[in-house]
Amino acid sequence: MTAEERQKRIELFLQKAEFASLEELAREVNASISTVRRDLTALEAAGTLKRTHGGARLVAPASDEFLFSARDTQQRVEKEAIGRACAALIQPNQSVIMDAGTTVYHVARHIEDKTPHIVTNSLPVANLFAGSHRLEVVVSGGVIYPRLGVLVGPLAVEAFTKMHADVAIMSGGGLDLDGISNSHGLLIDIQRAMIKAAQKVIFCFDHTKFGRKSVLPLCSLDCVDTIVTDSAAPTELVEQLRAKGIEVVVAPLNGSPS
Amino acid sequence: MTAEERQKRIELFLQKAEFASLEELAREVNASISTVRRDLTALEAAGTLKRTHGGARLVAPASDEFLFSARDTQQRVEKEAIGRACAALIQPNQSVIMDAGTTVYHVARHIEDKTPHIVTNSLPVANLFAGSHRLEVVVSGGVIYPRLGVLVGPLAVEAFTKMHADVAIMSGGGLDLDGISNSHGLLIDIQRAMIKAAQKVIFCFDHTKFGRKSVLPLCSLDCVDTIVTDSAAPTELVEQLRAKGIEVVVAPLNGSPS
DNA sequence: GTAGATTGTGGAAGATTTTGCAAGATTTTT
DNA sequence: AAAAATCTTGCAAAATCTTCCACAATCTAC
Repeated sequence: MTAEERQKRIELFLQKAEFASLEELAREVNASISTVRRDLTALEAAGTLKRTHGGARLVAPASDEFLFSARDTQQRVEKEAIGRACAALIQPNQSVIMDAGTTVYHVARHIEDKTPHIVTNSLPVANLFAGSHRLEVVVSGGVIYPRLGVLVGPLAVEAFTKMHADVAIMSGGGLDLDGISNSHGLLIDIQRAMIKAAQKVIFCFDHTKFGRKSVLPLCSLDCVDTIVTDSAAPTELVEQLRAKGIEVVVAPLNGSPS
Repeated sequence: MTAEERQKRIELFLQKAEFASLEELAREVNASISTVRRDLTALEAAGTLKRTHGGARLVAPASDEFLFSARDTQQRVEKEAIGRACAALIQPNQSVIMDAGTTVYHVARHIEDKTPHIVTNSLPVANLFAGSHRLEVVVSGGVIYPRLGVLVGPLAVEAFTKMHADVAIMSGGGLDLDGISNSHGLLIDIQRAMIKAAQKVIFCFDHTKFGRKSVLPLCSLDCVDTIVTDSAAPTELVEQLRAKGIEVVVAPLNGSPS
């Protein structure tokens, strides 16, 4: 085995494992610890990975597995179901605004076949489509809000203010009869601009958001056309929402896994 | 079997295998190790493949700077060195515009310690900083250009037109005495806006870009304040650039890893 | 057709690179 | 602060590369 081949295999292995000890790597590529050590030094100089005491870890995590999306296990099954159900609401060739947030991210994963026009201020969503030729994805400008990967600030607000879309797919921190609320002041301005820019507004909420009030009010229920949630949502509140003329879609949990 | 036929088979075999040892290849084409060695030397000169100790590997598809992949192998060590040297040119608290392109991406990886303000239209660069609390990263808006992860179009141009920054870190497809050229019309508008927006313009070029002309002219050398390259750059051209008053930084290959 | 020149092939000797190991230095843990 | 683990450095063995040479095949000229 050539040195380069070995280093390629180390890279590959690390991409799956995120972190690996010297011993593991040595076993994986069938070479001595010393050789692996040298390979790691070379790869670090090349910038592929970062050495640590006892092993090495990848420097750039696979970009489509963004911070929250990968580690977020909270209600993942539910959010996945919501994602599928919400994506099914989109008509072909509609232009879609996509909010930031984990639930909306799951919608994005199912939407690729449906529509060619997407506008978003979420880096994870943008990354998801970065490799695709089939869609046109517009990213609003803005300042990166750390950890969430959302673009915020005047540039983002302005981008959505000047825009029009058929549908906006949104998420929020809480939902009750008074309306929808969210926790980040920076996000609220942008979300309001999104809602104004879109003809139809769809909100995605997993059942834990029902009956909750987050820090800041975002909008009243009049702004909302459709709400997508999972089957654990309280029926009472669902009925009350329907009585207000809002279409509520309850996603079944047994969709085929992607 | 003729020499040509043999080399064709070596190519074919490598296309399937990615890597191959001398011994494997000798067996595959039914010739001695010596002969395969000679064939590999010839094929390397022709640019088809790259020799390594103990074998050979396929050379990556030609479109180097414009097919973005964080793990690209082309001149990775050189680019990493350039990245370190270029990052060293940034003063604390300067605002920096960062272009798209693999070379600039390597700069980004070393710039974090400087705590500057960063503006970019490159999704990979944005991702790199998305988890960091220490810097403020502004992303220009725009349409995602697939595979590259660059934001292009009027939204991007506009964002940079309205902006000002201390430094712009740029890259391009080719560099000679006539100026700098690049291969993508969509990028050029944005790059020009970047150059206009910045007080100081730094271009990063690995040595393969020297003396080359890409499809479209981007700007003359008057626009450029500093060029950062690796130690394999042709000295003659480097001297000519210096004679024109451009600061040329040659990055040493053995910088201390971060 | 044959002698001589040219090119391609296989192999061997010496130079270079890579590999694996061990001793001493450094870092992390207890 | 001692102990364990890990890292760096230097070195010898192995593998690989380069260079050179002899031989075979092909080509050229007469």
